[in-house]
Amino acid sequence: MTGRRRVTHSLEAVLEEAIALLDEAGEPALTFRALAGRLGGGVASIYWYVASRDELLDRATDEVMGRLLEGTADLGEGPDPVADLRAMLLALFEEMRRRPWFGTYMLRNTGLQPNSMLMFDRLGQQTMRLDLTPKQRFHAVSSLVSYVVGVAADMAQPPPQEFLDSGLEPARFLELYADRWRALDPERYPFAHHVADEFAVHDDEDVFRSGLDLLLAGIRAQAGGHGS
Amino acid sequence: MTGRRRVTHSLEAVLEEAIALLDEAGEPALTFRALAGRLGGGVASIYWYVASRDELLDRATDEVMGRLLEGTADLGEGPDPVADLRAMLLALFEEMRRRPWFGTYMLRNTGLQPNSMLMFDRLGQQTMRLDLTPKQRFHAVSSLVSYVVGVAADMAQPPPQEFLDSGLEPARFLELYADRWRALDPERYPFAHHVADEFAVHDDEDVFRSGLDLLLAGIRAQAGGHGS
DNA sequence: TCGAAAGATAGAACAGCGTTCGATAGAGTG
DNA sequence: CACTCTATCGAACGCTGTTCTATCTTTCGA
Repeated sequence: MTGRRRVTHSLEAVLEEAIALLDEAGEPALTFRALAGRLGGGVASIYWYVASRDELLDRATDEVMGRLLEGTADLGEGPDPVADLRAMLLALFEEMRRRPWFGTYMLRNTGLQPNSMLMFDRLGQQTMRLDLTPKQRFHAVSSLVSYVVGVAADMAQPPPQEFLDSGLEPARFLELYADRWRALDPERYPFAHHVADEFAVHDDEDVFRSGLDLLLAGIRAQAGGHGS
Repeated sequence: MTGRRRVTHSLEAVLEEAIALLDEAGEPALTFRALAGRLGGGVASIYWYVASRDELLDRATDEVMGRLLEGTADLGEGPDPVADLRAMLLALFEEMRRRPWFGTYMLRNTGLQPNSMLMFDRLGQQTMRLDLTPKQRFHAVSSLVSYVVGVAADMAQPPPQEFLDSGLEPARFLELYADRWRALDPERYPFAHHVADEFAVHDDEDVFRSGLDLLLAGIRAQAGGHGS
């Protein structure tokens, strides 16, 4: 009848709380002490389930990737493999937007991430429905993944401190950033001036989709342009 | 005539030594204490030149980017803007291969990196020679940069510990990695099996070039396919 | 030539981090 | 009851970025 002096954990609970921590305050916020505090236990207990912080991050990202795979399990049976590829990668983008920390650690193929490997494979399976050589397929998927990761890294950048301080809404802050481009020397930075207006109103998803469609168009052309 | 009790530094010397440290042992090796040791002085002295570790990394990357810009200053005047774009991005890739730490911190547009902005602009200037809308140009450059960054993030991954321990040469280790793909369940990972042979002999630069050419082909098509 | 101010260096300490060690509580089993 | 195995946790270690404060060195005007 004496109240529990000790807390009991589980790998699931640890990952759950780790993901929550990452979602709330980003990757640097995931510390063993913060996590232990949330779990109501001691720091060293976490090491029973996980060998290091790196492994914790690996397992957390793979957990998220697993959920994403479940949520998009229906994709991959459409008539147009390129359209399926597009849908999968857009889902990946959406998740990265929801969880900026996810993108950065996604590609760490440490062997401890079976679900990341599975996502890679599912993308590849779509290219197997296209008239390409194995080499072309490998290059295509690698390029798509690299592109996604690059966008992810971009979006994972925390907003600068001045933004957090200003309390401005994102759109307004973007405008302010564009002004900074317009203030640059036009001789040295002609392109910055040329696209400042565009930059001021751009939408991340638009930009992502446009690059993605460039890649997919190239892949489709390689495959002989079958399909729409 | 009394020997100097104090060491004198300079921002140049600090960055020089920081870059050397990064080159030799990667990003985690850049600590204030290691840097101070190399400079033969105290830790706190570095803070006279740099406000934080982040700023140090920013300045180091920007320094490298500056040298890269100098080294490729001749690019941008060729007859084919797409070919110039390609050459610039290949130079960027080469630098990332030489300095894995460079890629990861390249895109941090913190405002403290004028040379990164200049590189961005020089890429954009090439698109201004193409028949595109400003929006298309902005998207094109953004996509290209994202792609480069994604590849960079991939290559910045340190080789796993087992590789360092094994003492195997890279090619042999790649083969060993491919074997691991081949050991996966063929039902679940058909693509991994399909491209395992390709993966075993792949060259990073090949893969990079192939994705890059997909993007550039798409951009050229948007511009109406002028040029070769 | 002096002295004050400015520029630059550095020792020591602080808080926080990942990680390890050793002790120990609790559950299951004979 | 005692023994064993799993799981938990307090305390410490070494490392990190960062700050505080003292002090040396140079500059420059009076």
